[in-house]
Amino acid sequence: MTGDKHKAAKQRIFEAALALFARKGYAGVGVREIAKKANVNISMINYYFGEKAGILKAVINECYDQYFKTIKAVGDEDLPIEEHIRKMIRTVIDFFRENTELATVAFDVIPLDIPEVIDLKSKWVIGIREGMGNFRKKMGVDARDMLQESVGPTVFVAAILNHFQTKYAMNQYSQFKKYAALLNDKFYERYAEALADLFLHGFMGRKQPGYKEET
Amino acid sequence: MTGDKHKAAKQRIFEAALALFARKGYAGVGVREIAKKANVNISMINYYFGEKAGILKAVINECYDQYFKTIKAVGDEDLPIEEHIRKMIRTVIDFFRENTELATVAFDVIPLDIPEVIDLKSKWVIGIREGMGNFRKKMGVDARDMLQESVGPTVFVAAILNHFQTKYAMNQYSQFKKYAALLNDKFYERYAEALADLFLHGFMGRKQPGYKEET
Amino acid sequence: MTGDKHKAAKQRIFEAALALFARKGYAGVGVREIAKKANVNISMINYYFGEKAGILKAVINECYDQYFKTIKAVGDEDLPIEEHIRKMIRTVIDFFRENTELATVAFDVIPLDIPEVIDLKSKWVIGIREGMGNFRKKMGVDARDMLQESVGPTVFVAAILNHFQTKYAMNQYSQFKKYAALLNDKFYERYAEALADLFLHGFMGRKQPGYKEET
Amino acid sequence: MTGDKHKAAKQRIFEAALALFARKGYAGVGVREIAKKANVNISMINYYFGEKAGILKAVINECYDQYFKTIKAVGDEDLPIEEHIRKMIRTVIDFFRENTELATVAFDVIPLDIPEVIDLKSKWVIGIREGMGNFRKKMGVDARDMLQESVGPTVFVAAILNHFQTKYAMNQYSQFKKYAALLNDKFYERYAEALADLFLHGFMGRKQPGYKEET
DNA sequence: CATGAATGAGAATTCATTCAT
DNA sequence: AATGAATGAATTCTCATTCAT
Repeated sequence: MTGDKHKAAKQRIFEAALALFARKGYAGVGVREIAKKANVNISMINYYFGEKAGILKAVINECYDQYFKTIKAVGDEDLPIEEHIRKMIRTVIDFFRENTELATVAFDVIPLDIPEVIDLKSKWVIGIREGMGNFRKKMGVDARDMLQESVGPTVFVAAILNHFQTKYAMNQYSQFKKYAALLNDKFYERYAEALADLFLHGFMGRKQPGYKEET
Repeated sequence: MTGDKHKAAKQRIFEAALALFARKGYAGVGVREIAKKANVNISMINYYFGEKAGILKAVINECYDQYFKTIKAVGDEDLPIEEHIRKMIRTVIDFFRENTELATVAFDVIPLDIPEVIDLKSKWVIGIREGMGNFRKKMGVDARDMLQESVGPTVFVAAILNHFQTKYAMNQYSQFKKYAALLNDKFYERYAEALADLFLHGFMGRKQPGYKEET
Repeated sequence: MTGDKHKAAKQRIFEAALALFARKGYAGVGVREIAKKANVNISMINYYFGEKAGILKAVINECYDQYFKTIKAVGDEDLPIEEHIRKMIRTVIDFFRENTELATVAFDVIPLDIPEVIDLKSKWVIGIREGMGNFRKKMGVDARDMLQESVGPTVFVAAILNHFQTKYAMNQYSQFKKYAALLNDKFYERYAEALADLFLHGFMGRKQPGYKEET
Repeated sequence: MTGDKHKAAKQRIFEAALALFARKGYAGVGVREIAKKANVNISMINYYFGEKAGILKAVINECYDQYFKTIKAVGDEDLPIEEHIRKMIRTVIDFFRENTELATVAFDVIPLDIPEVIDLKSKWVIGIREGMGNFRKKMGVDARDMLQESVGPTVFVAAILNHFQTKYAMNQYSQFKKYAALLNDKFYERYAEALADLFLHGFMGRKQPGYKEET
């Protein structure tokens, strides 16, 4: 039985790189740093991933697969629209919560001009349109219409992504860690509810945000 | 009188770097590349900005000053809440529209771990809390409460930022430029209105997004 | 019976390396490239040849054995001098024709400073003096006398080597392949004759070079 | 007055690289080795030549310019054919003698498959056809006809190149240096004469090779 | 203000080889 | 006989920065 120490080198590289990319950005991380953190010889990176960008490709692909699989499953369900939106918001929150690094790296990198991953972008664009395909249709949003798109599901996805980026950044700094530590299951139940309320009924129609952390 | 061609070297460096940072990320750009684009000798960068990070600091400070000045001015106005929110959304949209590169670079870089820039972060955090200070108060949002914050003004700011990142990325690729080209004054009037509607009254209470570009 | 597909791994390595060395030079080829072309695992190279230079040694030795065996057999024959020279030229041409890669690699590498192969050089030098020993004697050429040597058999060997290097290079480039394709049996009959004429009776005394390829 | 020590760094790099390429072949030499021999910082190589292959390009171009300029000047002269050939042979010998390293490197590298210098090859091919254009015409040699070409001027050029390669290699090994040391002006006068005799009138018609070194 | 040479550390990648299986 | 993981040195090239002019 291979213990933690013997976790396949490839996997250790992947995880080390993921954490570093999330914290410093793809270009801000060197292969030596990754190798050191993963506790492997530098050459192993090229051995397993061909090139540095190979790790990034793996990250993007992994995120893509997880994200769209998750989204599509929910998007294809047959629910009353309000319930459907609530469930989608909960799902997206859960996804980002469980895959914070994967998602921040992938989402941050997509708009950048990194030649080695240029071809993965089209995969995303297509995925975005298809992944929430039925869901958007039900909401009456045409992804090709920038106006509809910009006030559609994109809004809550952007908000959620922003929340987790902030949270992740807070965790890097000791002075803020305490705040991030409060973000437990309970918090996310209420967050999902509050965000859904906001998205569905607007700021004027929302319930009072009466959540207080239990200390 | 110095024409466009003779724009001060410092300014040319700043603008070249800004464009490159926006496209490739801070760490993905080298000083040589900046110098080449700015059409100056490499040494000029250190002469004017001390070090590469000096340009980034200038970018962040410039964005900070512009953004919070703008936000604060609107945030301090005395308007009925709904009107106030509408105006804030319009203002943020205008700001991002006029300062897309400045804003994307600054906002993208803030959560990253870039030691040279670490001290500017507290400035931001404080600015965020103060800049929309009165405005948040009026909305009943306590920035220290992550839940309230996460379903407060942050939501539309994140959405707007996301919109302009997408737009900027589209402009990099010829196949998408045509879509970005449709985003004119008229579009942004309607976008501001639609986003405010969404934020104020929610998806269930919004007007139908019947906008079509005039071709 | 092992078919072409199952040709022994060692042989496949040898042939792959030979082709690559001929095209890119010894130092310009890596073991991975050889292993890939030979369709074997990299480790097999060290298994069979000990080190990369082991392949080169094998190449040189093989060429040496073939070349000097061939040359010596002809050199030792007892023929009238003119006929003897003609036969030698035909033989050298045939040898280079049948062993173009082997010969170009070995001949190209001999003057280079490659430590691993240094001891094979003396073998060559001795071979050169002995291989055409009787032949040179009959021609009145003392190999230790650089002048006699430089206007002796060396001349036609150099010319022939040059011809096949050129031909080999032509075959690498599609635009020239058509020329190389004309070099058939008939051509080489005439080439041997013309070169022998030139060497024996000189440019002023040669027959008119009226050869035209039969298309 | 800039002394030998201050010879421009670029020139020192060029010369160091040239000597090393001649001895070990292009691919067999590393940039560190060049930098060390040239007594410059490694980065200077890229600063001045862009990439390692940049030095090789410079070498090839320099050889090309020198060689074809020299050849063309002689080839265009109007002399009786025999005298013309003799002069050409003397010229080629002089050229190789004065530019042994430049020429061996360039001539050795041309047939190899080195992508970075692929475009310089066509320059050579054209140069070869034009450089001796008139000269070949006078000799009745059509460079496109491989037979004529292979028994034309190519023969003595190959022989001369071979002579200087051998000489250069001898100079690398102390045991042979003494032979190379005998190759003085006098030797080359006789060599040119003997080679011209051979090329013009053939081995059967040559004068007796009565040269003996004066010790 | 401006240049271009120079530096040394660091970038990513490839090298030939070894080893355990 | 064969595999593929692993190693560490060496590869070429780029980095941001400095300095003398």
